[in-house]
Amino acid sequence: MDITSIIAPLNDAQRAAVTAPSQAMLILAGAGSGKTRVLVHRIVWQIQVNDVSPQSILAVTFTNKAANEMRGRVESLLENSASAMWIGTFHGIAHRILRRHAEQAGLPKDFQVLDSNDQQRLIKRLLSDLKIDEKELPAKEVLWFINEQKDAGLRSKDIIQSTDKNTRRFLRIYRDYEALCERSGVVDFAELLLRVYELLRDDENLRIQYQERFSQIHVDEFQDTNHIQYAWLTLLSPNRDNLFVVGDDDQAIYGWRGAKIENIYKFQSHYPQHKVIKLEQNYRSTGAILKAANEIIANNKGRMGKALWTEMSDGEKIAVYAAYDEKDEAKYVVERIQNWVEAGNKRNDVAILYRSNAQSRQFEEQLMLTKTPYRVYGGLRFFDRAEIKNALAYLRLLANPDDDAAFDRIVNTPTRGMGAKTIDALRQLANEKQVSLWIAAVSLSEEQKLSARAANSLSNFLDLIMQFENRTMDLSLGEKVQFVIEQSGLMAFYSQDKVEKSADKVENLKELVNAAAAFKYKPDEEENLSELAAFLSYAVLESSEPQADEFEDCVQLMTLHTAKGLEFPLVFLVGVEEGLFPAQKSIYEAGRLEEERRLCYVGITRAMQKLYITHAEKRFLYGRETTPSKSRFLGELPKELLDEIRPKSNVSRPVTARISTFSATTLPSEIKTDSHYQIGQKVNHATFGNGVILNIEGEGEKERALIKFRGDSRWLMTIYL
DNA sequence: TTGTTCCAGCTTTTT
DNA sequence: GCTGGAACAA
Repeated sequence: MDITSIIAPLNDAQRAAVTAPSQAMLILAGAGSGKTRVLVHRIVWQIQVNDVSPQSILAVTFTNKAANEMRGRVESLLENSASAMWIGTFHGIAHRILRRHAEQAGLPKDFQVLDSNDQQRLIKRLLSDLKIDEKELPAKEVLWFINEQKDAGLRSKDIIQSTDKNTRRFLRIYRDYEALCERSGVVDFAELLLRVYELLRDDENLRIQYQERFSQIHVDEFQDTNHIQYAWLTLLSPNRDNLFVVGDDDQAIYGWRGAKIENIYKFQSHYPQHKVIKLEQNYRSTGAILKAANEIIANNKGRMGKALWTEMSDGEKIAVYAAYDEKDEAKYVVERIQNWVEAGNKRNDVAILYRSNAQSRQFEEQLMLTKTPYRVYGGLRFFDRAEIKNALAYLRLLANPDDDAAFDRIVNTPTRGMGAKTIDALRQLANEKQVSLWIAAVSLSEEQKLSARAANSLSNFLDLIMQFENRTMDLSLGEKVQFVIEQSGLMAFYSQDKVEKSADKVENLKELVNAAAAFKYKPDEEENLSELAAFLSYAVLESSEPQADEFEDCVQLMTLHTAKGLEFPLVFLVGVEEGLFPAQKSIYEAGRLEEERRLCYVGITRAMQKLYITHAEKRFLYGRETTPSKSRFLGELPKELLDEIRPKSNVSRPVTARISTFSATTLPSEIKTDSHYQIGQKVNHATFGNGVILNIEGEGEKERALIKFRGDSRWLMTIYL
């Protein structure tokens, strides 16, 4: 057995992890320390050296992208197919298990998966049925509540009745929601996990079957697991000490989504025989970048403790640019990118990272202006587009007419003369009889209680859906999709000129037909699912970001969250200001502030060669002008690592000192200095008290001054002074 | 029933 | 400043 290819590319710590005997293993892997490599090599080690059968391998990740990458890398190291291994996301694996045992899990054979969008629609429907005003109780909040309960493993019946009116209302909706999903034959994302947990908990035979099957369990991004995922893992590996988990407490940035870093500590007490290995050597970044990252994260309390180091030299300092406003910030960044490209580097190697999606606009404008190709991540994904979701809803109804979420979505899309009134009548009947909308529709159209026009529309709709089944029976999946898109009237609807971006939408629908035609269903020996149902699940669960422009060399724009797991030679961390990053809503709670700091750590550690951090002194936010101060995170970076460019006003310096940093040459040209106010002048404001003028712009009635008051500085019209 | 206009609200996101 | 949802008119 030649094991050199598995072992040779590893450092000591990595090798210790990969070759450790089967036991509970916790690998604390710092950013850029080769975490995926360790997982991949561990799996191959188990197979090639310890003769573990590929069927016994389970590897769970959070995203499809990570799962696909892992599978690909295992296959290339193994030089063999990894199809016998279960490598997938938590949700994907749960889905697979439920498909195999749908009946035991109390689900219909062809159950479908609801995405969060559909989930919210159902909740909206419940709220309106219960005559609850959305202004009082937004659907989003209910959605949150329900998911939170499910993530904690709680059904509505498990929650203790409360006297609090609000809690009771939440509970009531939760209960109705469970019933609605039940009769629609659908499960939401959180339900996938909870169902599998309950299935394995309650069915001993099944539990033992899976415990025996998966002799080696690997978990990626362990710090992001939530309560139910952890519980699920412990069911699969009660005490056999075969869990190999990899994570980094410093990169836990999904607390707001229910992830529990505490699972790392829990793991240690739950598996007393566990072994911890820290991967601290970083292969990604220069010394300066790494030192900055270490300094920042050291401000957090209760860390597991890890210090990244590198053999690389310090490299360039971190450039900090104090922009005049958000436009200046974008200009500065794009200029640096142009220089980078002119020096013969690739745009693909550049990332602009921001805290919130709204910040991308300024950069996009500037990039467009300079004709620099770019790509924004995190937009609407293909299967989330309205036209695609509508087409899929018709297909879902074809697969299962009781799917209320699908029914609700397209019963009047394209409009076919059934307005709110008819649909209300349907809902009412469905609620009374506790049946699906479809069944209610059938009986309503038989009863002939509707107006002639509504009755006619309704029966046409019912005929349409029923026809689908007969007329598509012998068609291939691609043909089926094509047929449904045409016959439903969707294609005609989106082809109209008055529809905005009609050409794109038609194109997308055609693309859906292509996707269906190309879809290959490889049934698992124990699943028997119709091809259509399999395609629909795929669309919800596994559709990853379309990589259409993969081949074009373009600048990458994304949020810090999206950037996790990626690396770029040149990184711009932009909008590093109080209120933006850390986000306003996270400032007042220590836990959330620490999560923001971890996010900052993630951002810094994305950079390989050169990192730019920018902040603006003036920024339009929500259509309003603000004068944010620079982020506290900047202050946490050691000065000697920074190269501060155009440091204009600096909050930490005394006011007199900062005024002296202004000179005629650094003042933006639009600033008029010949007003009767002067920079440095002391003023008194009725509301804000005493202050000092830091900056003046505009003239006459439009003259405004940036004034530093006790606390913060703000722009005010001088005529009001 | 359908199309338009107006107004509040606004981190992060995968499955 | 943009978006989605609700209130309006046709």
